[in-house]
Amino acid sequence: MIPAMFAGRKERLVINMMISTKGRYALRLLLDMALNNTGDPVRIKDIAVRQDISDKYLEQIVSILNKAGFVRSIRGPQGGYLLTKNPEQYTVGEILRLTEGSLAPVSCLEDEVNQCERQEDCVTVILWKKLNYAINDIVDHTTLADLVEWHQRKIDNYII
Amino acid sequence: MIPAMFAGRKERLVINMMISTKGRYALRLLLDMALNNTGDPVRIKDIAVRQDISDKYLEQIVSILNKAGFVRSIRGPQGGYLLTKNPEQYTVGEILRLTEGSLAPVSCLEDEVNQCERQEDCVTVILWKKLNYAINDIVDHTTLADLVEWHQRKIDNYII
DNA sequence: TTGATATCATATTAAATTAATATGATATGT
DNA sequence: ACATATCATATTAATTTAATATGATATCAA
Repeated sequence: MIPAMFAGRKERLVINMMISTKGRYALRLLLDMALNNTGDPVRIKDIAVRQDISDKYLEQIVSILNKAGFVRSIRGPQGGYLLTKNPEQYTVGEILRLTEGSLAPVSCLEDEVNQCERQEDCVTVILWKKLNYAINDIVDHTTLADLVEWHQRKIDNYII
Repeated sequence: MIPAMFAGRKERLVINMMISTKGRYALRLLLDMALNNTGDPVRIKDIAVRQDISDKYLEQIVSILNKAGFVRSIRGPQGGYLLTKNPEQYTVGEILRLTEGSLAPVSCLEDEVNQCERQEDCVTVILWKKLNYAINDIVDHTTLADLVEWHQRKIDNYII
């Protein structure tokens, strides 16, 4: 009997615009660093406890941020990580794009490699472009400083 | 030796807001039916050829649309599917939500079951709500008739 | 100089999802 | 009766996700 010929995938696997833990944890990690910024390096272990996230998983994520220059690392005891910029200089868009890979709702919007052959006929792409524009408009105009401010406002509301 | 204790996942798997083939094919299927509407039932086999999609996979997708009442089926020879509404009565939002399951960028926005315990501290949820609103605003104000119109305009541009 | 501490690096894993293919049953018009 | 189409469900390979596991490397402090 001829063995089953499965999974000859025509469509590339979707890159996933939905925000996964990687992107969400990256945001919370940087927000935590901004909120707990005393000038001294912040340890991953402390962030992990405060945010209730696996420290080993956070290490992987902070490694991405480090390589991209979003944070600076100091090794050894009393070491940890420091923000390299002011909170208002980090956009949510660049953080999410770095950790998520892409935010496009369909892969054909990402680059030329992913463009399909039906581009001429395709009208749904107009819809995807609209979604893409709206999503980017929000994430590129929201900064880490906004998250800090929202947090502060929330705390104030509890006190009042 | 104690067997490895892996994958005790705390975070629910992401429902995926990125548009997968299921949602994209559903849109193209309904658009194809709208464009090729002569009053006679449209066969899946013909749509599959025109859209270059596996007919068996399309059957699965049209089955969802059928159960939801978005199309009506006629069995046997000369059978096929018919739209049950006018194109302007189908929003892209309801089509995508039906086939994709959800369009929320994070699962905690979907329903009460998915809400996490850190809701009080969580400020990133403000960001997710903004994204959610923007996405819904677009998909709920785009109808199948819009896709038909965009298609027609594209065809006209080629002729002129 | 010797630890303790923290970052750095990579391998492994279970569960879930995706995008189909496979197989066949059922209804219906000619 | 028979071809044609929908209907229903099982199976599959590839990939992704969300971690855990293991250990190396750098550095401060005693």
